[in-house]
Amino acid sequence: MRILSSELSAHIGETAHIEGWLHKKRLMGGLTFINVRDRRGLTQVVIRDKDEIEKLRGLHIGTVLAVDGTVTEEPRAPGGAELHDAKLEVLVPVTDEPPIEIDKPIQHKAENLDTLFEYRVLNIRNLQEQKIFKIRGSLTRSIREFLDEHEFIEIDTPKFLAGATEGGAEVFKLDYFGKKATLAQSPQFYKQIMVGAFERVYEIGHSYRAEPSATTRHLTELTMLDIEMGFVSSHDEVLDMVGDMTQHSLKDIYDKHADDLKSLNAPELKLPEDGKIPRFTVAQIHEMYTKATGTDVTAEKDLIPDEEKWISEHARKQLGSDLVFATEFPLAAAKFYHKVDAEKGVVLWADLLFRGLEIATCPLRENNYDKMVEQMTAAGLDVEEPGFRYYLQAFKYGLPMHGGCGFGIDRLVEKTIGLGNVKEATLFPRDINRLAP
RNA sequence: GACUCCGUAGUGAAGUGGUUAUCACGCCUCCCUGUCACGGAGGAGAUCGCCGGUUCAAAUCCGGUCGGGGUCGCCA
Repeated sequence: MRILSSELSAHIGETAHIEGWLHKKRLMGGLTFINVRDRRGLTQVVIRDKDEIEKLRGLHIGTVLAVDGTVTEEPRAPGGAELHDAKLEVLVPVTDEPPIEIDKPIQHKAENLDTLFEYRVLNIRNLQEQKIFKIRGSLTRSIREFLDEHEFIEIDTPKFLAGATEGGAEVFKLDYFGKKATLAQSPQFYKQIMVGAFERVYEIGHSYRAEPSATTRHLTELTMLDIEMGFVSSHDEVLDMVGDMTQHSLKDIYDKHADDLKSLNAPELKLPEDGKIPRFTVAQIHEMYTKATGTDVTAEKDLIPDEEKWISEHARKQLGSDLVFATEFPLAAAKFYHKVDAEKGVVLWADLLFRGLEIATCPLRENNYDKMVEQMTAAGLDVEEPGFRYYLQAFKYGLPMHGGCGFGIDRLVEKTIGLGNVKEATLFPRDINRLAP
């Protein structure tokens, strides 16, 4: 029976069988310490028998081992217990020296990220590196729990699409058995369609964008949380839900992973005491930023990156919140599917900013069929295209007022931990010049 | 796409015109009975990204090229 590293202290005095990877050797002459890594962590094994130590000669870190020994209570051992009188069996020998050291924390300096990903297969065996992805897994689990509690149905939608869909980001084009196809930039149309069935839906999946963006916040293959909610009475109702969900999952992760976040030097979490995430209109932010910095941005339709950082800094310092909404984008930024507030002359669309970075866009949708056809035609789109025809069926046969968000999971993880680049929060990032591993 | 910075052993770095290119970690050999970034002695390992130019002399200066970083732009 295999015992895991974390279970060792519960088996003091018993003989135990462990299996894992050789993680570290320390030869002290008459005795040798080795660390064996398994999915829970490390086990320290003490070897005094020269013949047993000799079994590891010429074998490198990563060698897969089985060890039988006596579990011994030992205050000097990490975890208070270790394995004595060890008999080693090499299950998979590693004879080549690994190109990187995996038992030490991996550097995440910007100029060395290329090496980090070049040797990702090995550095993901580093315990510190693994924390990032355990936190990532917990974050999405926490988000799913929240959404399930609020009666959202998890859906999966296709990533192969017929022809071009609506404009915007560049799409990846590919040959699909002789037909032209594209990769989905977002599940937006499908989640709106699904509002007509389930009212409330969400998807955590990949989206693909062929933008030639070389920044710390862009990937060509990204993980999006897409949420869509029907029968909403106002844009505020959408923002409340997204705000509650984000705060819930952040609190949850800061609670469950306190030690990991601390060892990764994550910033202290600041959320508003009354649970209300501060909201500013884009026009207000333009005005505040222009006043504070002397750089006139009032003519910009979107927020410039430095403005996002500035308003986040303002929200954290003045209002005690790492999260802030930028609402009411100017009409010039509107797309055909957006709900417009004609009186105010703005789009009912908000961005959620987290520690200086846009992590979600949360629009209210136009849900009237005739108006959609009108706005699409005005945008020069062919409503008979397969990409649009089926989409419009949902409107023709009844869609309530709805809204939701597109939420960047990679960015959320990056900013939660306080990493400098969205790729660091991604196991195998895809960007403009990386397709492997 | 624009601007800008950087390419030196397996990894991370030092070296801004002049002997045999320096250091740390890792690796190899030996020593070491409580290590946990173990310690000690010795050793191997680099055509200084590539091509061309300037110079008596180039890792170092110049041009090109390839690779990478950052900022901006683009971005459902």
